[in-house]
Amino acid sequence: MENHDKQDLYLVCPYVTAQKVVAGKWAVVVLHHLSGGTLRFGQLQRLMPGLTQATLTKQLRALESSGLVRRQVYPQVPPRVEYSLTPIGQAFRPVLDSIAQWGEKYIAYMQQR
Amino acid sequence: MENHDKQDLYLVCPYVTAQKVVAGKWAVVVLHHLSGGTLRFGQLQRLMPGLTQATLTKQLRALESSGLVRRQVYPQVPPRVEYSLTPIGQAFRPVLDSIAQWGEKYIAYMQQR
DNA sequence: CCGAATCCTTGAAGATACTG
DNA sequence: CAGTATCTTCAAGGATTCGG
Repeated sequence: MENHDKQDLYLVCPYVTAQKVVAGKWAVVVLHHLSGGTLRFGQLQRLMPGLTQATLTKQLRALESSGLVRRQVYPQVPPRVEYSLTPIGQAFRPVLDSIAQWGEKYIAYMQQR
Repeated sequence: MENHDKQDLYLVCPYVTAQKVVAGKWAVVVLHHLSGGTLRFGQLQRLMPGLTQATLTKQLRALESSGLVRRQVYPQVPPRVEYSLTPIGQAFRPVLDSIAQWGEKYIAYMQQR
């Protein structure tokens, strides 16, 4: 997910770019929760039962390296790590909102069949 | 991608729902192109060099079974197959728009570093 | 022209166990 | 508390070939 030559459309087509960033299965859910404000690792985990620590860590690292999430470590015992959205991560909120709206519509539409 | 029990959040959390529908690597790009109007298979393919026939077919079938895309076959020789957005597929346009806007922002942001 | 049918490779996702 | 470190699995993505 790091190496991009001229052949792929990363950093050319915005849809491809977004696809890559949000590719992770839990990416949008994480971004949604973080759009409500800074959260600790454990808080995020409790908000999303269904993924393991390892999976959540990987997803957060991916979002961090994409530049959407900031990871702040407080050198304490016990450890304390806080996650929050960067400015470009905050800019993703309109996408989250429209996804939520469409998702509701889609759920309703699917249930009435 | 068909079987959903109560344990996953499909048809519960709109973000998870959207994630599943748009999971395919080319899903949003296809939806984007179709949002401009009906297109034949070959036209779609020409718009997206970089994926093979087989891959495009699979992606289109996935979107069709999700209910976002309609597939219309004209029994001719040579064959003619047209793809278009269903109503719920049309409803996805706001998401596409916000994705495009954010994607542009992200690309600009990444290039200036 | 628009696929279907195979086979293959890759890597994301998760389960599990251990640690500063 | 917030991770690492492995191992396994499973299906998406793609290459290739064939067909109506």
